[in-house]
Amino acid sequence: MSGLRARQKADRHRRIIEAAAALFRDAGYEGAKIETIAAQAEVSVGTIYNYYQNKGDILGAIVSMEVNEVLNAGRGVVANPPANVGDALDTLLGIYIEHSLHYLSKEMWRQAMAISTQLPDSPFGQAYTALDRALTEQIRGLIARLQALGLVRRDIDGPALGELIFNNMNMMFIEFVKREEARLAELRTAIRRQNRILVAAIGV
Amino acid sequence: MSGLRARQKADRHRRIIEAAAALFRDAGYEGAKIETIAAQAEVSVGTIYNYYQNKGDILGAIVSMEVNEVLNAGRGVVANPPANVGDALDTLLGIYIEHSLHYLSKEMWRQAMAISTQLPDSPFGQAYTALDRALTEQIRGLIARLQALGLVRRDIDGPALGELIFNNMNMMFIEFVKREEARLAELRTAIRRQNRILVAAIGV
DNA sequence: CACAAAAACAGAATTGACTCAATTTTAGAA
DNA sequence: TTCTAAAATTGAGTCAATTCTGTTTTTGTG
Repeated sequence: MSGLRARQKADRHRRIIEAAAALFRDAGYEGAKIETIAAQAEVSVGTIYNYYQNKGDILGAIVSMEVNEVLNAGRGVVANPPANVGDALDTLLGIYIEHSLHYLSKEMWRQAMAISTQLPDSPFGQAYTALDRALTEQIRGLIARLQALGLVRRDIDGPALGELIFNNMNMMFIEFVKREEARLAELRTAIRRQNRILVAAIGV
Repeated sequence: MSGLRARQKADRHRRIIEAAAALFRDAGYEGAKIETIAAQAEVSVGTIYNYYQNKGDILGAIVSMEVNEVLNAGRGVVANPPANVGDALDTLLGIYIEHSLHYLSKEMWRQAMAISTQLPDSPFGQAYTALDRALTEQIRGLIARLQALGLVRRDIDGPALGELIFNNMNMMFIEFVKREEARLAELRTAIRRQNRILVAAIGV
């Protein structure tokens, strides 16, 4: 039950993702027709639907790769945070934000977010929720680390704080991708300004 | 340039919205076909598109009504807030949350949110952003009021705080409508828990 | 190697949102 | 009242995602 069939399957998966990623970039998500993706990937339309439940799930696979890279990059910061609450937060969230447009355009993000709320139970919808949770957990991990290091008060509700910080960042990021002219630097500045309130409240 | 034509126009608007609202409720947003809405409203498909740019804008009109009611209800709290920071916030956000499922189902909210990120420049996309901003401003108004009453420290960055509180609530609400089994009471409790951190930090 | 069942594929058919050219209705002037 | 331009309506047609059904390929077995 492996061998040729499995190899072909993996290969087709790869070809579909590569074709879709290229087309989403060039023509935008809406502009990329399934028929075109199929042609580019040298499979039929039906086959694409055999591999992915719908167009959104193809985008979802691409988004997942990107977010996983971001999570990876974040691990380093949590393991070895700057010795200052404000900087520690800024560094971690900075990594998230700066990595966010590497492979995905704002339009792709908008579509991905839209689909994840529209179809929360589709494979991608669930995967996206899991990614959000993983990011939240990473921020919580940082808070816990800072508490252990004696940089954040022990009596602070760490999990609630982590979620609060993530939610705020995420919402700001949503606003950011909605405005094509918004710049990454502005986004970081705005988030830093909001977090300043928290930093003042939670430091020892 | 008024009289009959204007009357018919208003009447058709009303009929379309009523038909759509009923169908969205019964069959869900996706399940409600434009053709069916048209038949129910006794207009043709083309006429619907003469009144609304797309299906999302019809939903948008309904969402706007709901959010405007919420904003109205909130005004009373801002004018006369409970004399305690935690209660004041809880009362205002409580009003938002408790009113939220009056006319709209979770599915309708999901669709509305999805459309507003997917098409931020469509009439509804812009309207939705404006509503979010109005809610943020109302929360900021409450903060300012509490500062004026001496219940919140004057050196707190009020606007940033207001946005932080709104963003967190909004993100929690998004998660809430994504999970069909989530209850309003849980949502309120979770938000209260997060806001407790802020309340402790900003009180005089 | 031959064969039957299972898995995967192909692409034509379906479906539903949205468009557009033709037709009808209204407003206002003569 | 009659006529004409502007405004609005209509519904058949277009387009692209998704589904469906028949065909082909792969696998494991005798």
